[in-house]
Amino acid sequence: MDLQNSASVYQLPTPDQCAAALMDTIHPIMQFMRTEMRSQREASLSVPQFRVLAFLRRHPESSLSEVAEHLGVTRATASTMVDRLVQRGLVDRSADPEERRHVRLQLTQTGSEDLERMRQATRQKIAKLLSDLSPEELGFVSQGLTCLSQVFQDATVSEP
Amino acid sequence: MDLQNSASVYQLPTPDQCAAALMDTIHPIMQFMRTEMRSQREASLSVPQFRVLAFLRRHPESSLSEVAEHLGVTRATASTMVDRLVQRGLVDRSADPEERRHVRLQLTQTGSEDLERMRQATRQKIAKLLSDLSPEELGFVSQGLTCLSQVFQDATVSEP
DNA sequence: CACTAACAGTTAGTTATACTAACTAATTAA
DNA sequence: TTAATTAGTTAGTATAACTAACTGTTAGTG
Repeated sequence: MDLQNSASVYQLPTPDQCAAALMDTIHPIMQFMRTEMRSQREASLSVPQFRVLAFLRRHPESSLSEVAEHLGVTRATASTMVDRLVQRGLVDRSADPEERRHVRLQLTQTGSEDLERMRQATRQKIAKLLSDLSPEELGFVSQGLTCLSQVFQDATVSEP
Repeated sequence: MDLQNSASVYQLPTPDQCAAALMDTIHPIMQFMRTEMRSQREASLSVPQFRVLAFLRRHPESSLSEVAEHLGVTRATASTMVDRLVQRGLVDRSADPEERRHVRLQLTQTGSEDLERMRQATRQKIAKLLSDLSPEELGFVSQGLTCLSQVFQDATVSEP
């Protein structure tokens, strides 16, 4: 088959082997991202904080519950996290006049800028590491990630 | 090229694109693993706890500093974490008679069993998700992970 | 219409992770 | 032998996460 030609001799992996590889590989990647985000001079963010801001960038005017659901945490946790971001001036929290139970969350100017700086800095650091790979290897990474992305999309939410 | 044949029409990605994909994809995966490990009936473990046990499985008789370095945390953090695992009866901590500054850490019987149960349960849950993929897709995942593993191996440790 | 359900958000209290700083004890180097 | 380095612990702080208990707000039902 083409697959074996294009990547030298290569034994097709079982789902179990892939799972094991994933469990081993994911930690150093997380570690790297965490360290990068924490080490930014100004605007150091934790990974969860980054995720809140990134979600609000893609979904402006979100409610707290929407943030909580996306992060996979309780509303209590999201509330506290958002509170810190509001205090740091990165997020604006206001009452929704339509549904007064809801709060409307959106990035402030600062929040938007800090997020973008962080996103680019982290992406570039990772990209620099990845530039050691050959074009073919980059292709594998890209396609592998696409598959994983599909598989894990809504995997966690499913169980009640 | 073979690459384009074997995966239909596919534009080669830049390192930057791969980095962006990685940043997006890694969170749902982590989420899933965290939820799985936390939801085990008996022997619920956090991800960091799991990593400590997994390291001690591969490196018995390790010192605290070795654990700390592998996890990428300070000795203070490692000390506290190990302390909890000792209290839970999963890890045995004893003085090293050779070097009396060191402590010798190793899994207890319970720790070893709990770890193995957790490893297999989590791996199977992930494998089940991955079994939706075609053999070719599994190949991409596997090879992509291999590349990422190489790249991120010692990426974090480097900076002083 | 009133009363109850359900929903959204917050607060309090607890546990775990992680940090720095300050400390003790042990080993190595000057 | 004193000084410096190394290993580990402890104290104090911040963040993240949970459950449980609470206040409002909206929707449903008799």
